[in-house]
Amino acid sequence: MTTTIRDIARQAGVSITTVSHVINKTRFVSAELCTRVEQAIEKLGYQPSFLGRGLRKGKSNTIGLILPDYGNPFFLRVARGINEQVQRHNYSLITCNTDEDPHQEEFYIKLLQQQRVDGFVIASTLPDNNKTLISLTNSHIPLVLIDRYYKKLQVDQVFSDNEAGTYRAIVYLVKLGHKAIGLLEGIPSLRPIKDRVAGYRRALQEHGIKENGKLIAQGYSQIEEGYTATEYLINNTNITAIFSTNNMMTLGALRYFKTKRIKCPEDISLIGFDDADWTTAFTPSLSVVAQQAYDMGYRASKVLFRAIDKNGERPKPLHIELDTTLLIRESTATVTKNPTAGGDKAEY
Amino acid sequence: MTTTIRDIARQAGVSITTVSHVINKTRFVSAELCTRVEQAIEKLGYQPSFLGRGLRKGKSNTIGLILPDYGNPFFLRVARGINEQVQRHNYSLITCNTDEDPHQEEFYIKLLQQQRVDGFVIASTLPDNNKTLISLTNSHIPLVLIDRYYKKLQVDQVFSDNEAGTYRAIVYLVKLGHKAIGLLEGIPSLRPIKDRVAGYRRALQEHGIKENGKLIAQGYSQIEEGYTATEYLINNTNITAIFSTNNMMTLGALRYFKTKRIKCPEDISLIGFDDADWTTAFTPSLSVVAQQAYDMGYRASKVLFRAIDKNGERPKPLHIELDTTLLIRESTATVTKNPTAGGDKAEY
DNA sequence: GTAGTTTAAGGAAACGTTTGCGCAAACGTT
DNA sequence: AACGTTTGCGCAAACGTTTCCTTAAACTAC
Repeated sequence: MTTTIRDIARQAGVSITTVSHVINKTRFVSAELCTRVEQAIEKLGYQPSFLGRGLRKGKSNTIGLILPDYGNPFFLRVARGINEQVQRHNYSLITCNTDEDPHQEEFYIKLLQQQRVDGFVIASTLPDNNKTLISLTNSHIPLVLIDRYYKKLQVDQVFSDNEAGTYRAIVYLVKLGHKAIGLLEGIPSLRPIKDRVAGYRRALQEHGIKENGKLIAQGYSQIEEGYTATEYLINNTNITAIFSTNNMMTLGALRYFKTKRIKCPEDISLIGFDDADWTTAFTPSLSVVAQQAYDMGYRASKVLFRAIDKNGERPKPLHIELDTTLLIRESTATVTKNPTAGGDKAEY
Repeated sequence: MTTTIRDIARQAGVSITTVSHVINKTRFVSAELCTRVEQAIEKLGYQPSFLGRGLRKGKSNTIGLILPDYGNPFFLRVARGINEQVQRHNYSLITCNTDEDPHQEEFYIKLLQQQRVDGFVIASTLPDNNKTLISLTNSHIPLVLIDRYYKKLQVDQVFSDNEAGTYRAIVYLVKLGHKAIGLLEGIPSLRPIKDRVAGYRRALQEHGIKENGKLIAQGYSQIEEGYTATEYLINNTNITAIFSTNNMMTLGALRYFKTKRIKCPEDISLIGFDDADWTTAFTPSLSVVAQQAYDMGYRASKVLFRAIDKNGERPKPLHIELDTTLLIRESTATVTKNPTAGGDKAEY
């Protein structure tokens, strides 16, 4: 069917050993045989099989990437960062999307194990006591966790400083005069969301603002959820600003603003998490806490290949925390008027 | 190292043949041996190697997806559609991003061939006389081309009716009273762009509007290019509407509008190609020609697996053309005033 | 000229599966 | 009781590589 190394050997009149060595430059072969082999390869259009090679060498030249939501541009940028390294190493990247479903994730982990990927990069939605995750951690195969930090796990990890990023953003809002700041909370079980909420809390606390649980509206990190959460906040509290912990929910908030003709930033200020292509095209352009998405992927894959290359050794796991930057654009302004929204009046 | 089928056989006290048959349910095995094998698998945490299996069966359980730009949400939706089928078949998907670079694409095709993928889905940026593409076409390995139609190639293809979709949009603008309609043209060598331009031309022609080449501004299908192309159109022509042939360029136009405080649709109407998450959150919400992105992927992968399953046979290639729908939202309005933009006044 | 050493290249095993073939035991038929 | 058929399972080859080991030839040194 497809041409194999044996065909090349026959065509070039050499042994398959020699062909292999020519291809991989793994030992000296005389100039003449070299050219004979190369010509044969060219003539027959031979492509070495990664299956055969992989079986023999015990590696597949493939790494597995598991993402929770590749509708989210953040993860796309991460993927780009990873891809840079992957391509440089002549590896292939298998990307899987779990839609934040733990079962999907376990399914994919198993699938990729069967594919004998040489390494994993995972933005996991699994809890830190998950059996599959732990056993993967303990297996010999290199693994880098990204975006979602697991304190307890002894694995390489790359993630953003979500707490500090959020803290800065909230402080900024406070300095603008906002006292009732709503929070769009994404999937609450996720570490980054927890940290962002923590940053929000700390900022309020340190600036003498009593926290009010009613100002925190949950949603499942999707557009629709952002919409309804915003609706809830605006109808039931007297907030003057909203901080969104998640890309997609930010879009939901904007959609709500638009539908109800709420002016941003005049009526409500808004800061989102994660930058995206459209944030500067919006009116108002969006103030956001930007993550180093590409870098997260890039550094994760660097670390991964380091682990792959030093096969066997197990240096101390790296925990890399990336800074975020607060990008002030047009969606944030000083408080101009007293809030007029109805509903529950909280005391501040 | 990792546990193999042999370990299971030993543990269960059976032959590896039996283990294999139990795993694949490929011939009858007595209940007792079945459970013994299953228990052994459970106990040792065995995962069959796709490398071994692939080598033996001559297939990798993997399909390759090559996309030109996965910063573009359109292709992401396509990928989701493909993924549905891939997962259902217990396959893995290797996704590659070429950034519209033909060399990258050839590189990836070769890489995936080495990976012995069982099928390709490609949104190609290669010309139809490209050697690699043609040889891939002629090889035995199933291939479905998407998004970009190649008349000459005898391969399964799934794509949108770009001409008709654009035609409808332009006619709609004309009916609103627009006569000077600018076009943001993406990469002009691409089939879909050509077809969209053709639809634009036909619409104008059929409605008695002389075409003016100056109203067509090219760009490389990225945001910045959309920005400068829009800038050009507005400074040098007296257009009252813009049709953008591309997602990313649409964002560029919006960014320009925003920067220069151009009101949409009052000053300029705008219709984009492809829908996206943010189109309805914008003010104004965006009128677009929407493609069936998910379906494109879904149907492409259906066709692909059909070809994979009927190994060998070569039925007549399918050319599936998907309808587009014109979504009228807020960014389009009737012409209210005479254009005031300066520069070159074209005659119509 | 002989023995030791280097050099260039080939033989064959191994990686982890699947599967055609074969075999012994159990069964059915007369 | 003899014979053919079915049933349940194992042996071993094969898939396409890489790599250890071997070998034959060509040197080198005396």
